[in-house]
Amino acid sequence: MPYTMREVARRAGVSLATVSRVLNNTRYISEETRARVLKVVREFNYFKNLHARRLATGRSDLFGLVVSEIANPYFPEIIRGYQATAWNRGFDVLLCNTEYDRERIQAVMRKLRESDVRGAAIVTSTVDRSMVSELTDTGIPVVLCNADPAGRLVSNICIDYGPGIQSAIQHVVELGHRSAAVIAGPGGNRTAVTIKNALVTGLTTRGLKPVCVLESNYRVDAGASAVREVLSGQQTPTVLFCGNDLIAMGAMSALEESGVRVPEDVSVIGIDDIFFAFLARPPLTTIRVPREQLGIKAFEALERMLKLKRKKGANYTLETDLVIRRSTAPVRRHQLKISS
Amino acid sequence: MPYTMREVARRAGVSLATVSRVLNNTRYISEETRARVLKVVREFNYFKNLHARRLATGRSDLFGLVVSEIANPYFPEIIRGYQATAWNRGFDVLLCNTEYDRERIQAVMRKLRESDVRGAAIVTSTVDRSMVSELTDTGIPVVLCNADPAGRLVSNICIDYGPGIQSAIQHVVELGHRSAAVIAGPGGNRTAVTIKNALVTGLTTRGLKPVCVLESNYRVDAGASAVREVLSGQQTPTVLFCGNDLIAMGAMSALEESGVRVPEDVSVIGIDDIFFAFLARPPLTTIRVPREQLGIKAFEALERMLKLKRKKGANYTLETDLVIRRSTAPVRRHQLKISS
DNA sequence: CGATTAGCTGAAACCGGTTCCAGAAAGCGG
DNA sequence: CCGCTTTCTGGAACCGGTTTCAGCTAATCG
Repeated sequence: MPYTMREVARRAGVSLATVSRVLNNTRYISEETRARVLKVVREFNYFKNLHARRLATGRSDLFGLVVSEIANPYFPEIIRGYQATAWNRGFDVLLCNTEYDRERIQAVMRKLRESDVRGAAIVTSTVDRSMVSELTDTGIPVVLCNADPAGRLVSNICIDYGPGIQSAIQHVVELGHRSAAVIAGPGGNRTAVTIKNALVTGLTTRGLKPVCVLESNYRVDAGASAVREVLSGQQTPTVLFCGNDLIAMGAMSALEESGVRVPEDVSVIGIDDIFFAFLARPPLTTIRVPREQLGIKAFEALERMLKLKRKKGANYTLETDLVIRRSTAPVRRHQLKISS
Repeated sequence: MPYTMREVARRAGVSLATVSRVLNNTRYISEETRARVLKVVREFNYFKNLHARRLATGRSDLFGLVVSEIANPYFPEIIRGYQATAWNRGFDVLLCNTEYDRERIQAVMRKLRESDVRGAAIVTSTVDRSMVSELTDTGIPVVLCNADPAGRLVSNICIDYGPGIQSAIQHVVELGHRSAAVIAGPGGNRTAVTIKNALVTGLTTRGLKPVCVLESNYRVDAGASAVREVLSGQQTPTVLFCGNDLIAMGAMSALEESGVRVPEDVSVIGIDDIFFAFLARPPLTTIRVPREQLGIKAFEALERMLKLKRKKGANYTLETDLVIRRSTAPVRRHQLKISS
């Protein structure tokens, strides 16, 4: 039972409206009244009720952020970038996770609408265009990732994997590799498919047509089991491109357990450059995605749409680059023999 | 400009109150009316405004969760446990991060009050008892970690590091280690101090009095620099106890870079069992803290306090245990010689 | 058959703020 | 000294729901 504005007003001997004006720094308040009100506010340790405020103003100072799973190390930097930018501008963030579940996505969209968010950034590919119409239909601007094209009320932040992938391929070519394999992310995932295609065509045009292309989910254990499949194939590749760092780390574990050394026998390259990539053994060579930047840009994209009369969305691009660590090395001289 | 309840009512030819009752499943609504209202609701794709609802009911269906930093891998599982439990009960969670900043903590406390949360779990040691009085003074129940004793409106979840530490010491004794060092967390942190003391006294009573006890922040790089200090000491230990897994992983990197092999030359033990512990090279032996459980328990503790008339808090305990992986091994035979 | 009760619905007060509008007091130019 | 503007304050409507209270109809009971 906190104090209400009414009580503050009564105690300070002024009207409700005056208190509101003092607290919001609206013009036309005498220094004396202001002081008297503020004194009572401090005395009561009074704060405005956010819900009442939101209802009264009709604006919610809330922005939504949708990720698939908090425990996934891809997201923390995005969240931080987004949240920090929002706080700086005086806004709050409503964080939602889909848990990769369809029903849950529905629930999240509803939650965002109910909460009357001003806009929402959806940085997981588990949500596609069709699912956000519930938001845009109500006039809530949305920003997605890797989901061209932009349109009314929907902006798009495109991560351009091209530069990173080109550098990576260049890198392994220079190391003398002639035989590659790809363990991509799940086939149902927009971003994963984009990456896979970029990887395969990139490798092919450089004469490194992959000896095998696998799909996997984004979990570590999946990376491991995919590796076993790769190793059981006809040709064992000398370099392994993985759809993300988690797969790569799982792959490295599995390789090591099979007696294959990284990078002496097989080089491994990941994507994302998650926090733990540099702590992996060996430290992982990976294609860096500027995720904190992504969070910041996502928020700014929403702000921009809100300012525009026509609410027209835009396309933004984020460049990737290659971070060379120690999971890649010159190709080994002799054919790998697996001990089993 | 979403539809309001008023418009739904008008369209369905019923009163405002009736719509509310249909949507809340209150008694005394004829099937026919209910159907008519629901039809309009679907047609309009209508949802209640959460802020209005919260204001009207005076209850906020919101619970706060305060962590220090989202990017810290200690927290994800806690968040997930807490959030999942809250969702299951029909509640929302407001996630706040302190960023280790004093002013920011103030701001967070204020935010929690303004948002009228029903309760708040504070799972970072950067916030101490005195800072939560702002919440408890307003009648908001709070649960803390490792901050005895409980009291009115404040419960406490105590992580009992004892069992885990005992097992860990037992483990290294069995491996033949006779010389240990400790790299603890920051001296200003309740939990870090608790752990350090438990570690030092535990080791001492087993005749393994640490040759050196360092403090460090919880970051990876700090673990690395602490290691250099350990190595430069008179006696180099054969086993290294670290205040958390991040320190341990930083330490392992630094050790390897100095040409010291883990676990052949030095064994390393962490605390927490974060997600990446098993992916470290070598996989990290660590004292597991049941963090998802912690999140769940924290929420339940709040629920319990809210039910009680006297709002009396309680103490809860969470046990730890040892997870043996490959960063610990029998003590080496010969004195380690550092190549530098 | 009249009175009571159960089932259903609407009017209106209320939650805690914001903001429009009007009015009072003070300052100023003519 | 009058009228106009500027500065300051209060009253009241409003945001979008929930909930109390009362009223009306049809069913049940004595």
